[in-house]
Amino acid sequence: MAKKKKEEKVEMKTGFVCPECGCHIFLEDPVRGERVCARCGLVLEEEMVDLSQEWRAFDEEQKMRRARTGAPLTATKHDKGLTTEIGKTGEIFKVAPEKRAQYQRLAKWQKRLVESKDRNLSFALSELQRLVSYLGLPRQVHEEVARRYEKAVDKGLVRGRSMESVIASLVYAVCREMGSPRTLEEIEKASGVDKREIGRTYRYIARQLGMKILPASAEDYIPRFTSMLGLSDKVQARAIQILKKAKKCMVTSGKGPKGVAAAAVYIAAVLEGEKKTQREIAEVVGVTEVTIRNRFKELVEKLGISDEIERKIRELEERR
DNA sequence: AAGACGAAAGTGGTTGA
DNA sequence: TCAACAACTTTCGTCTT
Repeated sequence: MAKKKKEEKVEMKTGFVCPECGCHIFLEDPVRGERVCARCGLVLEEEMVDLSQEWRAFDEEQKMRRARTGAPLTATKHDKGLTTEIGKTGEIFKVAPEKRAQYQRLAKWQKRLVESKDRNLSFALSELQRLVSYLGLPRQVHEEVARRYEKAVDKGLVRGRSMESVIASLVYAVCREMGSPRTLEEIEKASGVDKREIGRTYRYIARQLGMKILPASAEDYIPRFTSMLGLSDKVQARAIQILKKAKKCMVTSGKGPKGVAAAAVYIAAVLEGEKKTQREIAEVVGVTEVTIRNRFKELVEKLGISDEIERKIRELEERR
């Protein structure tokens, strides 16, 4: 019984001072909606609104089910997840008869305004949805692409270009900015848009939207390439370490980042005793073996690790 | 036979006049 | 608009294991 009392009346220290007795400790009674001085019983506030939930939940699932607030606003739905419509059937009879004509005009106009832009947008966003799930992209990327696509539409940049290519190039751009770039080939495969088209659109859109167009860095490709090849974290760390050194020696400038990344992975795999063939790496990275060889040679030369490499290769052959 | 190597010719894109 | 150019690809022959 005493326990129940305590649950009902919560002792609160507030900034208030009781005008009757000078005490500053109050009891809150959520059932009656009162705030009461703990010493003299003066009622300080009546008819307080209880802002807490009136329901209880015992686990996460219940909490989700009982919460009545909706999904957060999102740019990935063409109307940000909210749909407002004038003139749903039935509504019209709540309007005074003399205003009905005006009401219907309003409904018609809203429909036209919203639909012309949004029809385009909702098509584009479902294409984006497809790409995102195909490529397994994080939510952040999804949101950001959606935001920028809307910007592009507002600026009239989509006119004369297919929205698939615009979406694809925005995905390309945002992935790169977020530090986990996809190759043009991957996006080509996922979207069905020619990679040259994606590249061209990318450059155009980037310039028009004032996005900075810094070249993709080889390091950012490493984690994905190593995991696609089933290589360990050690190889990944080693490859990144190699690239950091390489950057200082200016070996990488002007070269395609994919080729440099591929060579670094190759070297790292050899040094960590998890050697892959050049062909295997070329396959997943999307460059030829020749390019890997060229970058490989340059890296080994400039970093002065040819001895180390040769020793390791001989070691690996002996083990067989 | 498989993998690494490299020479030679071809391709697509950038740059500068 | 055109030619020069660098990076990259394709193709192919050679060498090693």
